[in-house]
Amino acid sequence: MNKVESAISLLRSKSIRPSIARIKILEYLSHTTEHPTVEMIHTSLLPAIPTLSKATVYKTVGLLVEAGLARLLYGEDCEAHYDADISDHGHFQCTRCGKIYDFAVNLALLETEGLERFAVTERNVFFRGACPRCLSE
Amino acid sequence: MNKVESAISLLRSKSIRPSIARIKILEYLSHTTEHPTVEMIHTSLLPAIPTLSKATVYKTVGLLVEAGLARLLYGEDCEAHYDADISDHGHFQCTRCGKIYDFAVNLALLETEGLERFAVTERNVFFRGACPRCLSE
DNA sequence: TTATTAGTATGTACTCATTACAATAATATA
DNA sequence: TATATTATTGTAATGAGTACATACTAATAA
Ligand SMILES: [Mn+2]
Ligand SMILES: [Mn+2]
Ligand SMILES: [Zn+2]
Ligand SMILES: [Zn+2]
Repeated sequence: MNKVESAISLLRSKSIRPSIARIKILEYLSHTTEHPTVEMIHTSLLPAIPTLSKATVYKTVGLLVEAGLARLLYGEDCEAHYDADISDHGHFQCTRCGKIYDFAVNLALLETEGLERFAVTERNVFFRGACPRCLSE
Repeated sequence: MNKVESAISLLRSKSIRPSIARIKILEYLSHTTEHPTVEMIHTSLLPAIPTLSKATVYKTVGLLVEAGLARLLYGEDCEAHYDADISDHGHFQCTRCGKIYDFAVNLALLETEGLERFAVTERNVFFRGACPRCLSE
């Protein structure tokens, strides 16, 4: 199964009609580690889909998050970043360059207390600091 | 040492001149579990300080965060929430009512991989889901 | 005390991400 | 085909946050 088919079947599995915009946006999210913003997604796809509007990007990423095909992160700048990697992993944002990095984290080992009567649907681990690249400058 | 003295000495310890606005804002943050936004802080303190402007609240909470006297959380709505409890603890935001709750978490047990060359200065654990109150409706 | 200065607070205008909405285009169904 | 439904677009509005110039306050010096 190639990239496009994979995106299409993912969308179909969530009963989302696989339009060009949706396929391309999901594909783009699936093949980047950048955790892009709406602005970045729009800019990146505009050459391929010249008619793509930001409104569509906003709507589509909202749809993907709601369907569980992507996750939403808020960075330092209070801008929404999107990530098609929905597996358990932590995020590190560099306070100097703003880049968001993935890291492995064992959430199963995390002991919490006080959430007995809560229905937890989403677990985020978000670290901040300086990345190696910025540290070496 | 009473509330006011405590806020004053906290500010002094960070070389921040304890003006009325700063004392009241820090005090308010220290005695609420609400994780208020700038809007909420401003509304709550306006009766006591009728001349308090939002610009001052923005500036002051920024100052407090920079000094390490408060922490900044981004909720679902991409609005900044402030918390004077700077001890290690996790946050849970209810996706229905928007309320942010504290919970105990043992961050020391959290195993991470891939951050060896990063300088981590801030660790956040952020969960989402439904709170007991919303679940019982 | 008054004058000078630095630090603090205020109001306003602005930026910009996000949302709302109505109009248009595309797609599915009959 | 015609008709209904869904998707996309452009634009206007919203609202959090920032920038900045002005006004105010408090500390220090003369
Ligand atoms: Mn990620
Ligand atoms: Mn808290
Ligand atoms: Zn960096
Ligand atoms: Zn709730």
